[in-house]
Amino acid sequence: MFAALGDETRLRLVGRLSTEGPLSIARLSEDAPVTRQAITKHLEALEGAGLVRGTKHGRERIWDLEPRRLMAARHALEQISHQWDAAIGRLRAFVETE
Amino acid sequence: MFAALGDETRLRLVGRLSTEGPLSIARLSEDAPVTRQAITKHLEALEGAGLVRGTKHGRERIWDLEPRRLMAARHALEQISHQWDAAIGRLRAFVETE
DNA sequence: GAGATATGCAACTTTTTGGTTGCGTGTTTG
DNA sequence: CAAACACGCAACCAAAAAGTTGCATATCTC
Repeated sequence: MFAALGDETRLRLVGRLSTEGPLSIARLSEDAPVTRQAITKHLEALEGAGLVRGTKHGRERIWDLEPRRLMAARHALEQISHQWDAAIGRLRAFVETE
Repeated sequence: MFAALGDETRLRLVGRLSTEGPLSIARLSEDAPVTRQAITKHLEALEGAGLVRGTKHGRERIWDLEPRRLMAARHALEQISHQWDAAIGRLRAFVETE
């Protein structure tokens, strides 16, 4: 999942989908600095990570976020946050003893 | 940051540092499937993302998590979670109307 | 039905990335 | 002091990733 979101183009795509809702490839490609094909590939990468889903609708393919996986991802992020909290606590204690 | 954590080796490194505390390159390389040099590169990549910091201590270089950035990262993750929450709400509503 | 749209498929090029190897240097330690 | 240890630097390699181009196909729309 981190790898999927690690590319700036892909992160932007997820961002747009989360704020603007379902969008077609053409729409998502419009103001992108890369080709439509590149966008398609990125969307498929995101789909591979389960973060996004595309459904054919007439002649266009509409992409949207995948709620289930997104929830799971959220959960994972929270877990990591907790793990980090512990580490941050340790670091703070360490700094104070210096 | 996502890119930094997007590599499995790097994610493992962060995981070890968060649970085992400060470690030298040699330690971190011991049970890794790759060379010490590869580990060094990954640590420097993580350092570039600000997630980790290495300080020389005698003949060895000890690496540890960077609390400030880690907090910032936590914050960013929470922001994204919130953004996703809104999207998930929208998606749920959409499903219900079908 | 013809032209415009929206997309898919496939081959190919170019960067980037992850990884290695060889060697040199500063520190410990016996 | 000599050997062992921990590491840095630099060149190099291979595979994966990002991106493009050209063309084909399915759908709309007038």
